[in-house]
Parts: sequence; structure tokens; C-alpha cells
Amino acid sequence: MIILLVEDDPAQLRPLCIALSESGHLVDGVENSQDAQWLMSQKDYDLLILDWMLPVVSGVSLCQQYRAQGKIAPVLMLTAKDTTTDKVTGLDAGADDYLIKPVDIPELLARVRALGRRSPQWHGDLLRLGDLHLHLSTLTLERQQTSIRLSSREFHLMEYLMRRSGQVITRDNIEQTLWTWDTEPESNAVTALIWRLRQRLDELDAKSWLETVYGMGYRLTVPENIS
Amino acid sequence: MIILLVEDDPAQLRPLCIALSESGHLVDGVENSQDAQWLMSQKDYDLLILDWMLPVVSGVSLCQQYRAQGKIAPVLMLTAKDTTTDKVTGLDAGADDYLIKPVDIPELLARVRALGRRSPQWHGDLLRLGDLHLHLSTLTLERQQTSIRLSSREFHLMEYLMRRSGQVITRDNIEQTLWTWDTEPESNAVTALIWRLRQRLDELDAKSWLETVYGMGYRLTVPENIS
DNA sequence: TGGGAATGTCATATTTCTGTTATATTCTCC
DNA sequence: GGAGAATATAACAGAAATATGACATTCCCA
Repeated sequence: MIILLVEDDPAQLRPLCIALSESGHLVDGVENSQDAQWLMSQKDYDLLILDWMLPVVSGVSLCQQYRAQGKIAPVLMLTAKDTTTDKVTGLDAGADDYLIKPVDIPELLARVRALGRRSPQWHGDLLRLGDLHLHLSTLTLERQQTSIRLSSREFHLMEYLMRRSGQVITRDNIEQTLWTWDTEPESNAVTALIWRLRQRLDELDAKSWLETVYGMGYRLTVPENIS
Repeated sequence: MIILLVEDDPAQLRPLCIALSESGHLVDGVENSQDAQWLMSQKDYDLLILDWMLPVVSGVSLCQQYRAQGKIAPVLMLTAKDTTTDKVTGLDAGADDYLIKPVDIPELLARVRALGRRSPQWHGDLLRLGDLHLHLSTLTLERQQTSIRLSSREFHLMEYLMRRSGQVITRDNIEQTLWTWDTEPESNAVTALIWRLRQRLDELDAKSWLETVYGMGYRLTVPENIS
């Protein structure tokens, strides 16, 4: 998943970032709400993890702003204490889950998995779309007895597209989402990546699943003849 | 949609224009109320976005003038502060919605979507006319199992005509509306565009929907035999 | 540290879009 | 019915978007 993590204490931020990355997610970890606001509005995340207490703009406000933008990705709040009033406030702001600080990493990962499961196509360790299966832990894509390994980039793109299958995804969108803001590509990296993914899909006779919408972007869909 | 955006600060105008264009709208962004008045009276917009504070003629006055012309497109005001009296004044002037400056772009886009939804033919992501469906996010037009992609220009024209179905639309009207004043075509671009759209409609057996009213313009209607 | 995979970059095709020109057709009104 | 205007059709061409493939660099693991 593509995750935004906001936590003002670097000592806490770092290990969380590492843990999430190691579980196969793409994480943007930022320490202040200004950066968070910018990223929130620019990128298309699968999950937000917000510290409740943040200088300047609190996590609750961030969550409210995010929801005001009409975005629906789940939001997980990190609260210092377990008070009911906090919980209610957070719910009103549009949060989906809570975690008491200090954060227990395995529990965080469990919650993240649980929230990720809300994607309709999720089954166990894999994302499904038609008869395509994407195994999250092994980065393999399989269809009818054949399975192939994707590179990291290819995998993240595929996951991103699968979670949004049917929608048209802008090339800008992909660029902003798959590349961290400090490493944005300057040329046609996106085109090249799409091309590589297509070659992989071709190995599974699924090239037609990923179509170009000229002037708009790309779309991953299940062809008519597939269940 | 065809949108008129008036904001005297170029630094604010620019990003808004870009954001709206990227969401698939046609935007005329101007910096002063004189240009706005001219465009307002000439072109046929789907939405007006007016800054409250403008030199010479304020946004509120612009809104009043616009309404005095009997035009009904929704108006979204950008106000510096969130005061009730402003809100009342604006409502009296005929505004439909408000946004506090500085403008949060995603929120603006959400409001714009909401206002666009007021068109009677609006359903979810698509405009409907008879059994014709125009998908805004994919620029596809479909009818009875068949769907075809429109080019950007074709799409905007189709949207324009659908939102005004039954009315006769001048060729001048189309020219003024679909082309920004600084890029007006010098030849029969409009005719060519109409022709191309007709070819597309023909693929859906709907060529007869778009009729020529000789000496007047064009009109898109639902044929008798269709519900 | 070396080698291979992964990935960004460049140069070059290919496709699609769209304004233009040139020519044909249709319409209105006398 | 015919003149002249309005509209339609068809082909062309430059521009923009996307695809392709070769190449260079980076990254990671043995």
C-alpha cells in the first residue's frame, strides 16, 4: 500500500517507517503537518497514519481536511491516551481506527493489514482481479498456473492499479504516488514502467487488461470474456 | 464543464486554472472584472468562480450582474473571511456556494463537482440523455452495449450540447465557448468538430440526434422513438 | 567487490488529435 | 430553377501524446 505517516518525533517516526517499508509498503514519513497537508492533497494514498498531537495543525484537523477533500482512504490515529472523548472526536473527524502510544509495531502492522483488507479485491495475502492474483508477500503475479515475479516498482504499480481497477489513473498520479517527492523522475520513467508492466502482463496473456486512455492515463480492467 | 474563474492575484489564479483544467474542465481565468464582464455576457458558462474582493467591480456585483442577465449557472464565491454577513450578502446576490481563502485546491474541486451535479441530466459520473451515456471520467460515450472514446474536443462539445439538449446552439456560441478567446480558430474548425462528433454518433446509430438548424446552429435532441 | 537485475534516461518511432485548406453539397429565397 | 450563402465532406499536416528499444546508471546480493 501507499501510506502517509505523520509523526513529529523523529525517534518514533523512523522505526515505524522501516517496519512498514519492510512489510512491502511504500511509505512517506513526514514530521510536520505542513508537509502532510501538501502530500495529502497531492498524492493518492491507500492509508493515512496520523499522530493525534502535532504542532500547529493537529492530526484530527488533518483528518478533517482530508475528508473535506472527499477522499476515502482509511485513517488510523495514534493517540497518547485512551479516552472516550478523544475517540468520539476522532470518529467525528472521520478516523477509522486507533492505536495507543507508544506504538506496538506488530500491532500496528496488524491494524494496517486489517485496514488494507477493506479494498474489495482483497483475499488473504493476495489481491484479486478477475483471474489475476497478485501475491503481496512474494511480489508474484499469477494467472492460470503461470506465475511471474514482478520487480518492486512493477509490483507497486500493479497493486496501485488493482486497488483502483476500472478507474482511469493519470500518469501524473502514478508519478506522484510511486516516487517519493525527493526522487521524482525527469523523463519518461512512468511510460517505461508501464511498458515493462505490460511486457509482464503479456507473459500471462493479459496485455489487454491494461489499456491506455489517450490524453487521460491508464486503466486496468477485467476484459469482457473473463468472469 | 466550462468555467469562468475571476481572481485578481495571478499567483492564486494560475494554480487554480491548472487544477481545474487537469480535472477535465475548460477554464477561462481572468484577473479583472472588465474581462470578466465581457466574457460573462458573451460565453455560456456552466459555472462561475468569483473572488469576493476585486478592484473596481467586486465579485458580489459581478454575481448580481450575471443574475440580472437571467443566467442560471451556479456561482461559487471565494471569500477572505468567514463572516455571516458576507454569506448573507452573497446569497442575496445569487451565489450558490462559498469557499474561504486561501483556497484548498482539493476542496475546491470537490465543491465544483458538487455544483456540476446540479445539471438535471447528471447521474453519478455520467451525463444522460435518453439512452446515451457520457462518462466524464473516461471521455466515453455509450449506448446499448457499445461504447466509444471521444477526443477531448469532441467530449467537451458533447458535454456542452447535452447540458443544453433541446436548445439550439449557435455555431458562434460553440466557437466562443470551446475555444479560449486567445486561441480562436480562423476557419471552419467548428464545422469540422461537429462533423467528427457526428461520425462518432454514427458509430452508435445516433447520427440523427444531432440536427442542423439551418441558419441558426445545431441542436441535440432525443428522437421520438426513444424513451 | 563483482555481476546481474532493476530502473532511470535518451533517441527515435508510432499513434492520435485537431486546425486548416480545398472542394462538394444543401438550403433559402428571389 | 438558379444564385449565393451556409453547411458538409475529405484529405493533409503539424503538434502533442504515447510507445519502443537501446543504453547508462544504480542498487543489491552473493
